[in-house]
Amino acid sequence: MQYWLMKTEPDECSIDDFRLAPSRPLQWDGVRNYQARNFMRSMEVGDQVLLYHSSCKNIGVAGLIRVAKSAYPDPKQFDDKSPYFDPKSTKDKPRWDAVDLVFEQKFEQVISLDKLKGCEALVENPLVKKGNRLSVIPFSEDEFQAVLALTK
DNA sequence: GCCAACGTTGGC
DNA sequence: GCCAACGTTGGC
Repeated sequence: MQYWLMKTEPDECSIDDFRLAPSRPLQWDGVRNYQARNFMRSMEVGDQVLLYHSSCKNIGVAGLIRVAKSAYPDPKQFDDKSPYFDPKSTKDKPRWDAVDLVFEQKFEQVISLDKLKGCEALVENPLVKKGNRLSVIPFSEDEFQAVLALTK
């Protein structure tokens, strides 16, 4: 079992999109950063994922989702109508991967970035470091549990 | 809307 | 391989 945090702009995909389709996994595509992609490739079914809302009114961790399907080639890289189209990607050698994620839990309140920054267990985590742009971040179990504890 | 920080691209 | 230019991320 591994733990992760994934960022999303809630206008694009929010915890409510997952909550409103409780048993239907959603495809997480469009990741176009190699480090984030490599983390996605190491995800396993059942891994727990903290869902972080960025660039919005209420920034922070909004809920919990779970890996329902491990990495497979992101279909959008082949779709020349998609903003995520990558002309350099081929079916033989796809560059980018997607995973499927499914709803687990929506927190009663978003765990604010201020709270996360104040959390001792997270001081070394890239999430709270200035200038961090990584959209898929591995969490240790301790870090994960520390975030869950902030919901109480 | 601003802008610092970062990753990627491409010329050399 | 270097590095300037550029585009994007993301908090404020």
